[in-house]
Amino acid sequence: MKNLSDKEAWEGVADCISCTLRNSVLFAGLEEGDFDKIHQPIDLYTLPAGSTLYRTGDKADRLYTIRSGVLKLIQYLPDGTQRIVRLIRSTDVTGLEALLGQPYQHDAVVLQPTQACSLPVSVVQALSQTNPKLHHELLKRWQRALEEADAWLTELSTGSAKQRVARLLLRLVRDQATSECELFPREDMGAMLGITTETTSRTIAEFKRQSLLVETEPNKYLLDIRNLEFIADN
Amino acid sequence: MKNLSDKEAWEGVADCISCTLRNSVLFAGLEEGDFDKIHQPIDLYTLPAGSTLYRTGDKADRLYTIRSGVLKLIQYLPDGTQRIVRLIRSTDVTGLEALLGQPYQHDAVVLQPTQACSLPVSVVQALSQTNPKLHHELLKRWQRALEEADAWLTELSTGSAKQRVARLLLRLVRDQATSECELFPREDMGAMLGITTETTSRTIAEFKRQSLLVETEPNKYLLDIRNLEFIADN
DNA sequence: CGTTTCCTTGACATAGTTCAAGTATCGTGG
DNA sequence: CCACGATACTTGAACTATGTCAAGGAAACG
Repeated sequence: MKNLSDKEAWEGVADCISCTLRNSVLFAGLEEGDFDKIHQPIDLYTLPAGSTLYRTGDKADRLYTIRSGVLKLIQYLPDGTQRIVRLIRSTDVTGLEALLGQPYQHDAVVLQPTQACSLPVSVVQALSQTNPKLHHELLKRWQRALEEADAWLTELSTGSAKQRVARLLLRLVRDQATSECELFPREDMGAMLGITTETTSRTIAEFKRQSLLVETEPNKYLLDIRNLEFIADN
Repeated sequence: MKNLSDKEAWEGVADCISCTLRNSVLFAGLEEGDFDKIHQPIDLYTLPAGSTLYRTGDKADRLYTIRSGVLKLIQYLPDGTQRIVRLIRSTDVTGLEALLGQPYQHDAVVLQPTQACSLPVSVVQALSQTNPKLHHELLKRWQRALEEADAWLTELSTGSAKQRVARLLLRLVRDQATSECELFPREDMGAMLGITTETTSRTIAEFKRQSLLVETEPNKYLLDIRNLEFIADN
């Protein structure tokens, strides 16, 4: 009974050895021989926007590496409002808490169509005990998640709405070849920035008017990085 | 050339084996024999409020476990405003990034007089390779920091000023025998909550008037947990 | 083509910021 | 031990950014 709500999304068993992302992914440090030690299949899933990879409190028996797409990690407040605490994108790993036997700490929901590999905890544990590189890679992922969390506090939850939106936009195109990006639903952007849907909408509308955002295709925008940076730091 | 700005705070070499906190601290899982493998001294420091344990960008060659006291981890925005992203308290570990060879990611500044043990990276690395319990403990610490970071986003950077202050106060007495606690400077509380010093002051003043906070000793307050919880969730 | 969902915009209310001044607190040195 | 200066806290008044509520329009979907 997997938690892939919308469709049966199973694509088959992943072939890690010939994975096109192998150099950037969690398993970067593995040797040919290591792959023989994988005794449980690593499944590959394709997930449509809106589907849920896992939920808060679920027993966590797998980690996931993201091949493509974007997920949001959501946490809920007692009153039901939700806050998005992180985005998970290509080459990221999520569900690390599984390694500690803890239940998942977030809802992981797909924002943009996603390909994800599902790694059984036992496999990762076994490999990381014999392979120091993988082990080191895991620590690095943990630290990366932590840096990301800190950055969301300082960059995305501090300052005026304009600053926050600008910083979020800049973040979306960082480490990207082009300054073009697809925007998320306003409600989600609001939940990332700690502002309302309306304020988000107004801010983005204003950015469009000022040509800081130029629509190239439906819902795809080219960013005026220079001027957005000016707003972000101001 | 250590970074302990205010005074020479060195207290001597820690005696881990007879440490009164040994069961709750990072080294909980170590066996007697393991301690023989520690070939560099573990120093014990006593730090007055206001002193700095380490700074952003410093070469990170030690982790620290906190025996008593409170530190703040600070991050700066481009415009110079600072945001406190976490508090470090008794039995917490900070500076984990040292294990990855990264420079420290924050300024760690003492809020309340602190006793800290300084663990050389090489010692922790050596021990964690041979001792799976310590290794597991490290992962748990990383995860704990991450959970803390997420909680700060959802609890302390979301909702009205009143809610945030109430949630911070409740957090300060959680896992404490009494509901009594010492408050931080208003400016710091503001930097934790993403609000101004004035708003913080006003909110706390109001809480006092409503007897949600009752001063027992100078700057020590007893909390009306029940009613603060009501405000926090509302 | 109709229905739903999402986005935008307006008008208004308000919580929070800003600036400024006054008061209390704390540590220091005379 | 008191007086002083520095620092932190409190409070007021005016301003403003953002939230709220409501409605209309656009886009997406079956």
